Amino acid sequence: MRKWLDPTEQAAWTGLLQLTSQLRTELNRQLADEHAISLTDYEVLARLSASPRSGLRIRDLMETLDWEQSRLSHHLARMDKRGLVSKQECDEDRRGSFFVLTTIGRAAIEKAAPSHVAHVRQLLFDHLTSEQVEQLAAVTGQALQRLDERRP
Amino acid sequence: MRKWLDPTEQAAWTGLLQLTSQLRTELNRQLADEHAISLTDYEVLARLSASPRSGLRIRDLMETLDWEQSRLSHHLARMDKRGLVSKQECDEDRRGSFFVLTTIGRAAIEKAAPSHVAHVRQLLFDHLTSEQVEQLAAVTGQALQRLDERRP
DNA sequence: GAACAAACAATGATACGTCATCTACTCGGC
DNA sequence: GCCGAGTAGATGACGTATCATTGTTTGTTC
Repeated sequence: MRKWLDPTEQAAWTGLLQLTSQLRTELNRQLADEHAISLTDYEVLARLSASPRSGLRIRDLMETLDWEQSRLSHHLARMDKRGLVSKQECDEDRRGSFFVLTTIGRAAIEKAAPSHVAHVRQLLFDHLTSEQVEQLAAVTGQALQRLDERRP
Repeated sequence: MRKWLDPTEQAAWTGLLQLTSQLRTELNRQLADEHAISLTDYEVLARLSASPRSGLRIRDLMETLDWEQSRLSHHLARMDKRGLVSKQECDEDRRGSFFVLTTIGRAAIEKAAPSHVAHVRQLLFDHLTSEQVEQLAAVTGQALQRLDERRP
């Protein structure tokens, strides 16, 4: 068992962390400046808008976003306060809560999406070959699958 | 110009974000449970311990960590309060502050490092071929370089 | 050497994330 | 029907991240 990471592993590790961090920071700023929402707001709004009734239960959002329940609960409360989403009673299960896009929330995601995607391209994909994109998808997918297998 | 990401790009994008997020979460928990420090604490302590005098200026830490100045200032203040680092006057520049590892801080990083590295291996590198590690290093390195070139 | 712009860092306000805990509801067995 | 175990979500406390602003000190220009 080697003690520390070899240079390539080290480069991969810090590269992974730094790249993601820089991309998140940059995209956050862009969304905040141009659309007054955060990257996490965007992610929530995107899932809601892609869902059949423009709304989802916290439980379902938790899975697709892979967030902690508490984080989601707090975040949705803040988004509700800002008028982006609206909390509804959940018919099938009275414990549940069902969050739907408001008109404002829908307008926000529809306005933000094109420029957001453009930024993602401009910051990342425009600099990579399609082979590299495939490698990235394969490596991250495989690693995530292994991580999932560890879960009880 | 395509409007949204194609499936491979989408997989690469969400893979990148989710993988990093899950790794950070898991490593955070392990460090908190086993060594009562966070991943960000670890990163700071690691830079300090690798530096010549076991200490660095905020300015220098900012560059190697790629953090905002304010974040670093707040974080170092909290670490100081916990006794992990100690703030010193900076001789060369009276505006500056120079943070050094305390005995406690040094003990913490030395105790944490081996198990932390083991966890990084166990969570990520053990599941990848050396070719995949090289791809990851190459892709992230290239993307980061392009991002740097955009900066004023 | 005085004036002023730029660099270094600290601070307060606010938003965010996590943990532990709490309440309300559902479901399965009896 | 009732009870206990488990599930859904909310909440308070605390640590963390970002922004805007401020206080110093440095360096440059005249």
